[in-house]
Amino acid sequence: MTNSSNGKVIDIASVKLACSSCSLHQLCLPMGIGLDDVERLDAIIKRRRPLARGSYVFHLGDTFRSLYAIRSGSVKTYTITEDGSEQITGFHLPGELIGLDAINSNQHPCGAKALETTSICEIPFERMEELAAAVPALGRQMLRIMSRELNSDGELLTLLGKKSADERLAALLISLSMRFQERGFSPREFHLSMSRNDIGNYLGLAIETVSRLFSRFQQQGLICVQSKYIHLKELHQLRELAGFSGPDDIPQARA
Amino acid sequence: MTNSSNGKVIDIASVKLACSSCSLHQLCLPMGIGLDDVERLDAIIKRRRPLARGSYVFHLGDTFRSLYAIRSGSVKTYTITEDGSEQITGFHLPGELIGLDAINSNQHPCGAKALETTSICEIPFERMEELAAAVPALGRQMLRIMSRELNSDGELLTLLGKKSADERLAALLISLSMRFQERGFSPREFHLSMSRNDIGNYLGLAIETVSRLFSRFQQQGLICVQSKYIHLKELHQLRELAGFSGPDDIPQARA
DNA sequence: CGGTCCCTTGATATTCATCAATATCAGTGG
DNA sequence: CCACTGATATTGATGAATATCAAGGGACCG
Repeated sequence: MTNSSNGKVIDIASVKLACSSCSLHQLCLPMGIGLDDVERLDAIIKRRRPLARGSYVFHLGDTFRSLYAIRSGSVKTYTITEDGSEQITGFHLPGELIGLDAINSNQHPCGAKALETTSICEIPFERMEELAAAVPALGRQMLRIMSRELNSDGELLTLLGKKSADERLAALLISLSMRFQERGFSPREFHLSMSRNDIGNYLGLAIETVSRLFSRFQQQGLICVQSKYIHLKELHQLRELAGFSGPDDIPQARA
Repeated sequence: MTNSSNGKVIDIASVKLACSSCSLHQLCLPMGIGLDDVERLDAIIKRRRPLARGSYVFHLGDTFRSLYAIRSGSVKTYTITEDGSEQITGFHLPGELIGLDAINSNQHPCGAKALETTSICEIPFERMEELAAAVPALGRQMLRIMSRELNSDGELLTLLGKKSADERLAALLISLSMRFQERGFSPREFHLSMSRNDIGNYLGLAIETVSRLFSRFQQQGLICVQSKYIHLKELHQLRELAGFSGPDDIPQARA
């Protein structure tokens, strides 16, 4: 609400925030919905202040009220196992919708934490359901998004069930790469917002193993890492290692 | 369509087959939907002859047309990795809906194969979507079912990412146990319709490891196995091993 | 400048996969 | 009814991949 004293500035800001002008609308909820309906969707969405790194979008066990779309930044979702340790279930980039797994139980079965400064759109679920009843395309898009999520879960299962440590890391890098590309960023060079610890946790590997793999990949000339920044020098080889034989392989990937 | 010459017999048969009288309707699509609406749902569902063990509900890559609900028997879903090996993504029992992951891409990203003689209901998706537009509760139930599926995927990820071999097998046994119980069968004694190979594949373990674990569990007095039949003698200990500390732990489990 | 956190690297231990041999079972045909 | 075949399961011996333990190095922050 800075600049709230000047109507014009607000307008510009709200245009920038509207779904219809959001660069992510092709990936997000508005996809495939008519313009007027996007406006109706827009009307129920609440924007939030940017979240600082380390703060929570929602906590594990919170009552379910809203879905959240990521506008910028990144988020990890995780559960806590009985023994108290964390299991990361996903890294989420702009345009992705989180909280879908809470619909069933009315309570978030996982928590969501910002990996860096992150801004999100909150979508109150009840109001969205009402709207979906009136706008069938919205309901359809919801189903499609959830279906896509099931797809990527399936891939992740294969990853954890069948693949070796280096294949897993390569798969994560390629998944991030493809997703950055979809969002208009370089697929070869990006910033790893998650810690090595998070990566290991997510991939089912010890942190030391992850570290060693980064070193080895670098030695082999596949990548170039400098703490959080990474450059994928041999995208093709990594892709092969990861088991993504070609771009036509699998429509969606998630990490 | 046997007995099609006699109206009365058909009536009895159709009553037995109708959603409204199906013992699974609490678990399946009709849950939470008014009686008249269940009838409308019923009207679009096609029943199929029982499938023989080893035959397919749908193949990997098939064009997506319908969802399938399992009436009796059991089904495994699987994907094929680039190197040609199979990865089982789930074992499915009566009342469960399969094919949801095909909504996004209009093509089945996994195959589904009957583990034993199995009968299913086919639900043409387009007609169901039309109906859902008229019956909001149906759309809501769809979302809930998909959300539940996301939940169980999350648990499975933890299983594969964090747990040791014996914890994994225990978790599978407990998951099956709980699901049999929900369906009115004994939670302590049941038939494993899947092969050891399938179990290992699903749990990310070698078949030999699975075999050894069955032996060890038996030696420890936790279970009693005779080829496909299993008796869980120490449900509580298994539960603990699996990491299901209590019945209030996690609302839904899947294997 | 010192402290803390995160990461890296090396040495050792453990778990589980792999290889190989044998056993069991279901079905088939003699 | 029994021997034969192929598929599936068990068990043992070995090895490889990765976790764990331990120590040191760098980067960021006050």
